[in-house]
Amino acid sequence: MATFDVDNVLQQAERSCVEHGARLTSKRKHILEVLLKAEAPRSAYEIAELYRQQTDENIPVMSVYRMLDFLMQNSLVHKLASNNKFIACAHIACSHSHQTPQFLICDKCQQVREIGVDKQLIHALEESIENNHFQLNSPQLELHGVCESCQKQH
Amino acid sequence: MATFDVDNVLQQAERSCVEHGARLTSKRKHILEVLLKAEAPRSAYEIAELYRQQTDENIPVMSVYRMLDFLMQNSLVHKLASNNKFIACAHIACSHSHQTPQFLICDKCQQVREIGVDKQLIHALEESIENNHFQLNSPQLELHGVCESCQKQH
DNA sequence: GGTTGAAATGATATGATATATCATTATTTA
DNA sequence: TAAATAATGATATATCATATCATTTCAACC
Ligand SMILES: [Zn+2]
Ligand SMILES: [Zn+2]
Ligand SMILES: [Zn+2]
Ligand SMILES: [Zn+2]
Repeated sequence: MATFDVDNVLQQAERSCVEHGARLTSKRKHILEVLLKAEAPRSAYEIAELYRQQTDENIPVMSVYRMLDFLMQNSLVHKLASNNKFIACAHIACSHSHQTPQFLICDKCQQVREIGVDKQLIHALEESIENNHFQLNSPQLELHGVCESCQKQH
Repeated sequence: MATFDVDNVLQQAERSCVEHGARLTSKRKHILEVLLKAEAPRSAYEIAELYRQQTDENIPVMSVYRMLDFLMQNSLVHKLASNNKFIACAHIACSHSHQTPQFLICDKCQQVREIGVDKQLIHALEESIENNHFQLNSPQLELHGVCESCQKQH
């Protein structure tokens, strides 16, 4: 499914955590792995279930939420507000620092594409914000629509 | 609180519904009124409670959800995905047709400003979308930050 | 190596948001 | 008025999220 090497991304995540003095414990890593292997965003409860399936070990949902919080704080996971689901960051293995993310969410197949926000867009956003005397706070854009492959289906 | 005349907006909502052959029943109208009078977005449960207070009449939350659905279909109410709350459209009394909305949400006082998306921004968005072969689906932008008045407070 | 304090995780309860389904009432249409 | 349709009520339950206290793990220190 994934167009990237899960193990490589996990190693990169580990490196990035070490750099920041954050502890990527084995359970947290497994949670991230579940999301990396998932083909679409998952809810905390779905993640708990996938965790059980993939490790034969039970995990309380409460713990999943806490681990997701950790992963989000370290920009390894994002939460999609529009459907209350979580997704692994698509740029863990990229060298550049994490930009403000933009998610293209397919309403047919639920797949999500995370792209960096286009410069022109950032500029337009800032301008629009400025006109309203509003102080922006790390935006995250979620755009719903239909992905390329779903468009092709009849 | 409101910087507009609630009754006038309600009349306009009624006109707009008549035009579209939609039935703005008295209960639906009351729900809209609750939101017009609210100083911030409200959850369906909060709306049910405000409805009770303002009309001395009980209303099942299930009904509130249905009425909110109706109001959203008619662009009289929007749902903010980032906090699962509902807000009256700020442009009910405007003559022009409803644009894709952009919400500036203050994380301090919770007040929301709905503005029409700036043209440059729409253009940048479309471009970004096009580059990704994605077919956009009536977008709605939710931007979090701090409003002007909260910025002034120390 | 044992002690101790902090961080992580588990266990349990509960709150908050949302939907499914069937019954009843109101409104429109013929 | 009768029949069809739309709106609302009632009830149950699913889904998402947080609060709180107990236990375990781990690093730091002596
Ligand atoms: Zn990311
Ligand atoms: Zn798709
Ligand atoms: Zn609006
Ligand atoms: Zn404010």
